Amino acid sequence: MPIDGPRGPNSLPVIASCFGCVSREDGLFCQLPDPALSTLNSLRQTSIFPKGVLLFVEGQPTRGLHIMCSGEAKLYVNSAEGQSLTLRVVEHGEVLGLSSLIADVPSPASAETLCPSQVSFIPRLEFLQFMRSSPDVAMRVAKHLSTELNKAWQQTRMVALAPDTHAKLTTFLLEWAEKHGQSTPDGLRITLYMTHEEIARNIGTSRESVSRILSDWKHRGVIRVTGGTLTIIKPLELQATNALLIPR
Amino acid sequence: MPIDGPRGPNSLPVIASCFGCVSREDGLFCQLPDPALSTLNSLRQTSIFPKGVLLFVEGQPTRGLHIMCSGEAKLYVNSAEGQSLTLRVVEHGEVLGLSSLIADVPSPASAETLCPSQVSFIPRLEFLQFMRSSPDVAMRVAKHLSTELNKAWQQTRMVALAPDTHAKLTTFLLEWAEKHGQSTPDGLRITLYMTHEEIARNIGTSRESVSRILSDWKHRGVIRVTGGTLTIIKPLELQATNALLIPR
DNA sequence: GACCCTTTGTGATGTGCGTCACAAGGGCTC
DNA sequence: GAGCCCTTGTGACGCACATCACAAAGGGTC
Repeated sequence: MPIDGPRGPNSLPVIASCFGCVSREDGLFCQLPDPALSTLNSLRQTSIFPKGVLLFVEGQPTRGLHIMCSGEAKLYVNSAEGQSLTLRVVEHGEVLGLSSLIADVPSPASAETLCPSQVSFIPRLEFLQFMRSSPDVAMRVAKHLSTELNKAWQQTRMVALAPDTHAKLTTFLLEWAEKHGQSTPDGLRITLYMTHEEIARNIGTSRESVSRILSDWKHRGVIRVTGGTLTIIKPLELQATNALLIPR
Repeated sequence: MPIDGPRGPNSLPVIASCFGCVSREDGLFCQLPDPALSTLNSLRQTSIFPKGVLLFVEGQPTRGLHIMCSGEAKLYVNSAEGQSLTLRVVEHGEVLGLSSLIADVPSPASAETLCPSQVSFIPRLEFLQFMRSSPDVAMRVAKHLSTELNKAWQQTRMVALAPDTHAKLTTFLLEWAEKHGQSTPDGLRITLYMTHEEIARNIGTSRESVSRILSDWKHRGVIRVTGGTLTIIKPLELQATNALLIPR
């Protein structure tokens, strides 16, 4: 009973401009005024990468900004012992490397495509100039960085304050459900193209613990797993645990 | 043998403009052009708070921006179980609440003065307007948020990837030394106005573990503690452990 | 269907550290 | 100095979880 499957399409994604995406209101460059948008388009170079490509590596100088036009990538850090922690999954319409570009520091994390992805790149100086040219863009960047910072703190809180692995996994699932889930008569259904291993890396625990907790939940009828779909049959039961962790 | 003492001066700090502080090159508003600086000065209301005052509380709407003119404050989150984690200590010249102000979300954390402090406050809308008025300010804000985000990721990495509490404490001490330490013939001397309890909250562990590890290091001659001063006699020994955690 | 590789399930084991408990050391006020 | 409170030092205990180890189940390819 795998809870995951192949991640997204294995064929290359359709090439499309990613700046027209009004659907993602949190996208950094969505709904920018037209002149700015065309400047942006003239600056970027777009490529298509297969799954598993390293966009940049921890500790290397930041060369520029990456924009995920389609597909997704994970941002992660490694410890010297080979353990790795996924900071976040960056989805289409979002950007990578913004903060280290602006702060002018080496990249604090690595990024790797999780499926075939179309990625635009804008060199550092060009982007800084573009940003300086319009207060609108700068505002937008500031806003984006702010939400990123809030997410980062949320994650720190989650990793550090969770009383145990149960709580971490619960938080993770509910957060994922908030982004990708849909309510059905059976419960909250989410599509989790992720192995237990990957989940474990997201919450800073071991693969075995994730497996054990999930199968425990399955046996207790809290969740059901079919193919790549995980259904939370008793969301309230999970939320009760979670309320302990994140008061809202 | 306490490693802490009263934190800073217990008398109220000297009132001074905190925007002239060229010494803190990372200060958000340092070295702003004069017109912007005077606008800023006209917007802010400055107050003096004793130790232990809550500047704002987790989950509450963000009313505006706080600027630490003097003194310091800690930014922290609580779990429902009463545990708390210090996200960071905000020092004079730095600001509080910037990211939630810009993202327009409730404050993700609480802030509390750690000693008598002079704090300026700028209401939300006024600050946003000020920010929009000058690309220079917006750039500066973006830069500030970027370094904050990098710090947040560093902390997540530290909390999640450290193999054990030893490594966390080591990282904590070395980071602190980088900010506040000075080399002496005896070793790296740092002034730590912090109880073991507070240190524990910074690294997400228990007070007893901090006590145990520190006294172990004392017995092994790695550190020496006198009054509020902690001297790292063998910094290399600690750094060796630390290299495992943060490759640089 | 046979083979292989990846992912999942689960037992056994060891241990780091959180928790409880209490003693001892400052530093404060009166 | 007496009394108090806050902080530190340390022992004992138990448990959650990492680690190791291996079996079972998919899913892919030929």
